[in-house]
Amino acid sequence: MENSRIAGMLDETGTLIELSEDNAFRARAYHNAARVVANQQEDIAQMLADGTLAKVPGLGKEMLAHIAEILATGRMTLLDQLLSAIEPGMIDMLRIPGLGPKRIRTLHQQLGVKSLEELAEACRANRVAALSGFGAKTQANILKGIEFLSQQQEYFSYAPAREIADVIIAAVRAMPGVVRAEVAGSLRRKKEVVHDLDGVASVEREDQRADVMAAFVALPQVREVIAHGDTKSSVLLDGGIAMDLRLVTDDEFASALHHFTGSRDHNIALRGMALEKGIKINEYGLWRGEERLPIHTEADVYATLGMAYIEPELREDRGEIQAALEDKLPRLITLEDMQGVIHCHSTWSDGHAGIREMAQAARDLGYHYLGICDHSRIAAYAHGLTPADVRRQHAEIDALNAEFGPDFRILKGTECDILKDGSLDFDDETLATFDFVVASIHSVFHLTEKEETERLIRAIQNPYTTIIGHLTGRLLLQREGYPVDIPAVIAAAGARGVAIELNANPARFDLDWRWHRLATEHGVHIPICPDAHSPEGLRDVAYGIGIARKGWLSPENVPNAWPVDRFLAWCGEVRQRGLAAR
DNA sequence: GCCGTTTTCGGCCCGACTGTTTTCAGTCG
Repeated sequence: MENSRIAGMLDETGTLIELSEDNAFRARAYHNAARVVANQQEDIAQMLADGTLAKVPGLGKEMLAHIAEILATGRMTLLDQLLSAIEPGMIDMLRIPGLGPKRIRTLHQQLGVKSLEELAEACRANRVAALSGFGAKTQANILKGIEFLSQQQEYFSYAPAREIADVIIAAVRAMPGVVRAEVAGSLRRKKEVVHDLDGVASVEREDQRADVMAAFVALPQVREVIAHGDTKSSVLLDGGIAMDLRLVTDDEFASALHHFTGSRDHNIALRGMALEKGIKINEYGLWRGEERLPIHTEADVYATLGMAYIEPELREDRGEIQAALEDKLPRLITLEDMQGVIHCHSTWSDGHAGIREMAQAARDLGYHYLGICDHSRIAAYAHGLTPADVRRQHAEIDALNAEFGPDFRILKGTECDILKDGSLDFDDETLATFDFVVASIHSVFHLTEKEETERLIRAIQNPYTTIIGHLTGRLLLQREGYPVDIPAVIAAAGARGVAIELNANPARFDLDWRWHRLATEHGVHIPICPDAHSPEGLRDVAYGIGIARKGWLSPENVPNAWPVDRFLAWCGEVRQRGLAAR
């Protein structure tokens, strides 16, 4: 993807500027431009050509020149110059907690250290503590930080992070003097992976803060205390994830929760907008001059600024502020909207439960239909079904449906492999027996982006394809997906009427939420699918809802948020459209 | 480097904590 490549180069330039000079604002301009480019849904080359790029805030004359150069030559002169001037080891040093650009520059200039190894050596030789502005403690912390880096995981997946955070917040809520306590930060915004945990709590009176903070840093899950103050403490928890807790009085709670929920970019944009209205925002409240405006909930924050309430999931500075000002935010989907759970496996292929057990579990969770989608023949590792197996499975489903009665329906689906050439793993005769077909790639990940994209588009053209499964095949924090030109696939899916699933497994969250709005603009529906292999797996839908909300999805965008009759009618329409185009 | 109802200069979100210093710089979120 050209946009993300350009964004990456601008971002790297910003980091190198931090390390090479003292103008933090210039560095920030590059980081900001990188984010702006990454957020563009259209092709940057096209936007540059038709002049729309020049109108995007954050991209000035210099940035446009850099982008034009990258598009023309694939390189960026300024970045190349910086790369040849800066030691790559200095970039590694930025990851050491407590070390920033200024100190890294000092270390490099005064001691000539060029790598983490040389820096550790300098610390052991006591040469760092001798520098002005450094001391024994800083030197020890740098050594500890280097040690920490070798074991520390940079990001954590959403589900386990959520579990730990909920336990800690419940413990804080139970402490004497605490009025309210909530998870904040990227976890509250339902980011697919999180770097650390944030919590905000309130007490009735300021003099209660010290005791609460002392209790927080003494929690049994705390492995190490990094900072300990009355209003802010940072700890490292068992499992290696860091957590910050902010403590305020209860009249400051809503503002603090809003502030520490972020995102940083959302807050900056919101503050800028507020200043135009003569209102100052900080983590303790909203102010008009000396007057403190009454804020009790987060809703009051947005109402005071004259805009619609923005849900935490949307606070990424991706157009939500403008939409809230115009009252054009979508009605975000909730778990309660979900009518059916589709793309589920059974013991017919690689699931751990039979169809009956899966259906009972789905019904117990309040769903009205279950879409069984076992693997197709070529997926031997997963005991893929042959056409003869499919006929027997359908007979079982018919019998179970007779048993379950009219209030719950098991649908006949398949997760059919997309073969290397883009054809599907079942013949048309077999495909025609399913209510709907999820087509997914499970093998041959090494093709070029062009080849994988053509492969997916050919699968989309198959008249029996209803939904494309886990579009990129990525496994978060484990493996990159195969290369795909996502806008091209979205355009093809939109033209054909085929849906692209949001795989709700926390390891996948694929289609990535950053593409949801482009997809819905092309008329592409996005069913939320747990890809469940057991009754417990059905609960992943809740995680998928968080991601879908980040993607601005409403129930109208999500076919399995519709009643079963409408869902099946839609499946039929998708197939008819494909057959008519053949 | 970007931006402009304070418009081509001068600001850019801003407050907490640590460690070093003795009033503050650097880092972080």
